[in-house]
Amino acid sequence: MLTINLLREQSSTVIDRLRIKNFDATDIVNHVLDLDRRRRELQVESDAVQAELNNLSKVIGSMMKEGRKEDTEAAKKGISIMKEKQKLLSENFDMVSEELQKELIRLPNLPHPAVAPGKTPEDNVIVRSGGRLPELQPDALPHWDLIKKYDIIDFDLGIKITGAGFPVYKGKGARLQRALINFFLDEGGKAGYREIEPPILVNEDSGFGTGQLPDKEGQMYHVGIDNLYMIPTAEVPITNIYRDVILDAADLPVRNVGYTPCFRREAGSWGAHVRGLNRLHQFDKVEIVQIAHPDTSYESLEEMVKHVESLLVKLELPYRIVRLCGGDMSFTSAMTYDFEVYSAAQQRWLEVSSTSNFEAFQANRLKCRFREKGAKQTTLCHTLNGSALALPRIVAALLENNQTPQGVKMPAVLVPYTGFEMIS
RNA sequence: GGAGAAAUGGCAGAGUGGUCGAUUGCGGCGGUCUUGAAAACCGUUGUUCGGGCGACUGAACCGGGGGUUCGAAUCCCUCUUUCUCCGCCA
Repeated sequence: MLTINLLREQSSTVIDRLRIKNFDATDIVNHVLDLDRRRRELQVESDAVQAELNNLSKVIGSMMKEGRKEDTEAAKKGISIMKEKQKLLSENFDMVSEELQKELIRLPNLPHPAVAPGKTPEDNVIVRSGGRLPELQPDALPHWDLIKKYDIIDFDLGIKITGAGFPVYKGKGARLQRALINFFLDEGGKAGYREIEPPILVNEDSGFGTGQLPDKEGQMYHVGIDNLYMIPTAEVPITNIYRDVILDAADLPVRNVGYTPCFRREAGSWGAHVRGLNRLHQFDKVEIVQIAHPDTSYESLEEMVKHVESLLVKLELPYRIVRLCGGDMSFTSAMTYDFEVYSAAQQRWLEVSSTSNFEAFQANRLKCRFREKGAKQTTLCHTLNGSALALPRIVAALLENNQTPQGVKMPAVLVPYTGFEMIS
């Protein structure tokens, strides 16, 4: 959520910048400013009455000590009208505060000035690409046929056990999953990230902190009996480690990496292009999260982009990095790089990572702050995260791009992890 | 799941209705002393929202929410969490 200060001081900038995201903020901003004024008026009034009440209570206290019973009773009577007034004021204050909060969280994060305007993925900017596009045999198979041929991932079994979108990985398929997870975690560790194994169910506060709640409720599986949500990404529990935390500036940036399964209901998003591993309800992902100083958060973003890119290079996959245009960016992001790998048999680019700087947007919800050495004041941190990486589409690309008449060849870097060179 | 105990500032730990935002110790920060350091001594040390150009000043916060009262860290209700004992269990 944007800070109220930003709106007070630069409301026109906010409106202008949100146009890049194709969001007309005029009405909300005006409403927020109006509510903010009313809220402050009410606070001044309510605080004054409360101060008087506090004072009178003290007076009554000392009168009782002196044994002036009649004066005490008289004072008590006078106080009740004031209490009514105070009750009304503070109720109004609470109402206005709540409405202000509700309006404030409707505003998306401002895109960074470097973000291009645009409406669709067509308008995204390709930053760079790498790797070589493979030349496949004419009879090359898409991954959904390959997994059947080698019997390594079983969708029907998943349907039997759970439902569509919950595949069962078998034999070398399961082994490949474990290999990728370990490889990604190890690489994260080498890059200075602390490994985290977080809970995969989170409470409402956590869902709010990273921005899934209240709006994207329908995208998460909800365990109603305990009011917990299954995480759609490790970003949620790992970033929430820093909810209500004040860090030392010297400790920034904080780097964490974690593997979790991820659960997404994907309500209404089924259709073309979601065959096989392209879209699932449950999938595995390794996520990197940084909490950064505002002055250096874009250096952190660059560092994360380089890290994700290095993974794709090591896996020998053809990839491209795109910077999302305003219209394609998420509600919470200030700048996002998507990573796509080329899936040769499908002849499509598949998104395998989304790496973003949220600046202070999440931190404001999380109340994640830092303090400069010796300073009294606290400042909101910047939060960032990125997939490093999401497994299913990596697996799809590995299978399709590396297929040979003898089987699917594993990239060299994975062999120590898989224990085999070929799926055949 | 059953029975009991508890939750206080960075940590430890007082405080059972009235100048308590909270004694004290440790830690942190600043200073005196010292060639330097340690020790000792002195001072300082939470968060949030407001008002004021400023000096300064108001309100809220003792796990969360509600209640009683002129007044609540302190009493009542409720939720959550932790600990001990019993049961169950990977």
